[in-house]
Amino acid sequence: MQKNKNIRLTDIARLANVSVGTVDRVIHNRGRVSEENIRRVKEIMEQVGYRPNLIARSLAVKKPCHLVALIPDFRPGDYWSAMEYGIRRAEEEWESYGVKVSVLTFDQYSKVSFEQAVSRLQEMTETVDGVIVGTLFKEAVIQLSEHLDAREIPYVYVDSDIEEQGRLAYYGTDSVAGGEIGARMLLASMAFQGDILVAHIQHDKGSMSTQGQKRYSGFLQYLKQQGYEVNLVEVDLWIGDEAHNEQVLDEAFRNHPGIRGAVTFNSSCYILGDYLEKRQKHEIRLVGYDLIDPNVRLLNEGYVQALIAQRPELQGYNGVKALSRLLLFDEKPQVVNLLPIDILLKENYQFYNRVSNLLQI
Amino acid sequence: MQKNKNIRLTDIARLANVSVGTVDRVIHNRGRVSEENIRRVKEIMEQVGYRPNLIARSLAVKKPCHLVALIPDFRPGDYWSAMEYGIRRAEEEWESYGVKVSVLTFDQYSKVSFEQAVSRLQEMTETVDGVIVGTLFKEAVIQLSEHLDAREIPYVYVDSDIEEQGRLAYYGTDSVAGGEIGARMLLASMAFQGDILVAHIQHDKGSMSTQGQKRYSGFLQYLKQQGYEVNLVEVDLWIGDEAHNEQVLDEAFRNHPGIRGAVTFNSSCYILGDYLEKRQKHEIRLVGYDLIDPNVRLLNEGYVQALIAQRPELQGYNGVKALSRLLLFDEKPQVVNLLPIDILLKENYQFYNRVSNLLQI
DNA sequence: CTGAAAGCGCTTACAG
DNA sequence: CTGAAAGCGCTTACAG
Repeated sequence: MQKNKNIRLTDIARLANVSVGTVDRVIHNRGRVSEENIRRVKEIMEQVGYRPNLIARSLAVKKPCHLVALIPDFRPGDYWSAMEYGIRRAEEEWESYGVKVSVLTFDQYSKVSFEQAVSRLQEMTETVDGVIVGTLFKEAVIQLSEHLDAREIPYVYVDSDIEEQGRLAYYGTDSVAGGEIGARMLLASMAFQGDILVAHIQHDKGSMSTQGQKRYSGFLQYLKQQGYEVNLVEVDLWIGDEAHNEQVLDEAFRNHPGIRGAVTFNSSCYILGDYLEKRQKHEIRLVGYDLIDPNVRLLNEGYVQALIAQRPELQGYNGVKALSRLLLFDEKPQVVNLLPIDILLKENYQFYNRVSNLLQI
Repeated sequence: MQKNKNIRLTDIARLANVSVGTVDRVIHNRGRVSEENIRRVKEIMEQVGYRPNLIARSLAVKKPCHLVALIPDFRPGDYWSAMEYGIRRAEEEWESYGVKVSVLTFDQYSKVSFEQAVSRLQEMTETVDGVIVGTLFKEAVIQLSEHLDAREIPYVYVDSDIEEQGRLAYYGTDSVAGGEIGARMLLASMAFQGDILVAHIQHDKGSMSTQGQKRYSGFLQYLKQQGYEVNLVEVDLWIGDEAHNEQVLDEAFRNHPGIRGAVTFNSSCYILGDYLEKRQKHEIRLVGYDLIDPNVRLLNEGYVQALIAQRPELQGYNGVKALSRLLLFDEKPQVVNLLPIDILLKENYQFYNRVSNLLQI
């Protein structure tokens, strides 16, 4: 009812006997104001508890805000598709503020492909005001970061953190803890009996993703901490090369009959799960990562005991939000943001999805 | 760069050869426009894919938006405190839009207290534009709902749903499923051996909360489905009356030496857990609900095996957001919104908190 | 039924 | 260093 319940910029201008322009300059430290006036305006803002109306601000500013997301290509229902979903949700919400997001994708198993995406980013004709980057290839991401630092373009990491870089923020899990929790669930379901098959699933042999490496170290750490003496049988599987995978797995299980558990450190645990199903190896306990369709099917049918899940949609959503708020309102987010590591079992997975994790209206 | 990249209301007014006033009337169905003009304006909006600028809209509207949240009183670290946290976070975000939230609390164990809070709500001098209500007392909530329906004040349910009411939306878990998952975790940790103590913790004897009742039915349903023949030992505990509780529990364990598991269907499983700790009953497996400080301590020390958690902060946050978007932008949310039911173990609880679940910047 | 004008609370040139 | 004025895209009386 009261008209001027909350004080406006105009009000404090009047109180300070200056123009709104001057107040604006003080608020944004644009300089060109006398010491005297700076002091007085600041004092009054303090006194009356002035809080700028961000709505009005953003309407007046109207600077375009073009973000680019550099993430692996995706198909419906997979991990990176959920990330994109979150990005698009945030884009919608910030559309009125002039936020626009371009998604540039690469092959998550190919460093070269990532570097090509970086080139595309650098060659964009539109100006780029902020970048969201999936940190699969550590070295290459660091190079990109340095490039962005030099141009003063803010960027956000998602998926896995790389410390000591100038990222505006990181949204994702503590990957090492993710590995520990995977180990915890696997050991519990194996009742601490038997050996473990560790499958590395990839294209470029030998180059595990940043996240995969950290999870593996967390996994080993937990085994050690529990004092669990175990034989780790490591195998390399290749996405899409079923014949190769079957051969490798057959051999592993033949040579190591003590294997009772299996794990893989990226989303593709369904490759192992499908194999177990095909060979009807019901005695092998399997734990994997991420809530993607083929994994969920295996969880539901009992070939996977537990899935350790992140919230990719929240990562993407918050990445866009953080950059938008920085660019539009000059608001800085907390830098390291560790999201929960969800434990999904047959009984509770159905309540987890991109919508429930990101309840936007 | 392009000035008129996105079309404004002004643009479509020009294209339709009418004034902005007319376009506005068409958009909001305010009437007083000729059929001919309605048709033409709509057609053009369609053609050019007009999307209103919500920022500008809300700046122009400036109608105050006063929400009231009716929730149990809370202390730092407990369940309803997280709910309030989410409410306040949303309030902050929507502050510039003129959204204000008053929180009215009541004693969660007293129906009378809830009814008193409802009276306070009805006697408020400020106009109330929307209500968020914690649905602990089903009958009383239904009465309140009818009152609000009659006054056309929109309302949102949190905590537990009551169907067939005119709620704008519900944010919370599927309480029945919550009970099933509790049963699943308890049976697994008991290795399907022994009897179960069911503790009803309350003040008003005999009046379990809506949520508690639903969880209990889900719990029983799971036992049945698993064909688990079990002795359920039911006891009534009273918050704050330690002497009474100890006596009741001592008696129950004495008379039923086969008890190997225990459960309670609200946040207060720490009452049971503290008892188990005091009596050093390490052989009893305990499963409870909600991530509140005393429960977490017991989880960490091994007296509680698992906590089934909801995301109260998200419920409160989304309640405010839904009402705000309805009142300001006339946007309706999905009605039933089932949030995930999180399984918290000693290994992953530390990544769950009001901040990580509600990553706002 | 319709339009012209003022205003929401900020920012942005521009003139001094 | 400072202020007056126009403008962001919409809504809201008001006059016809």
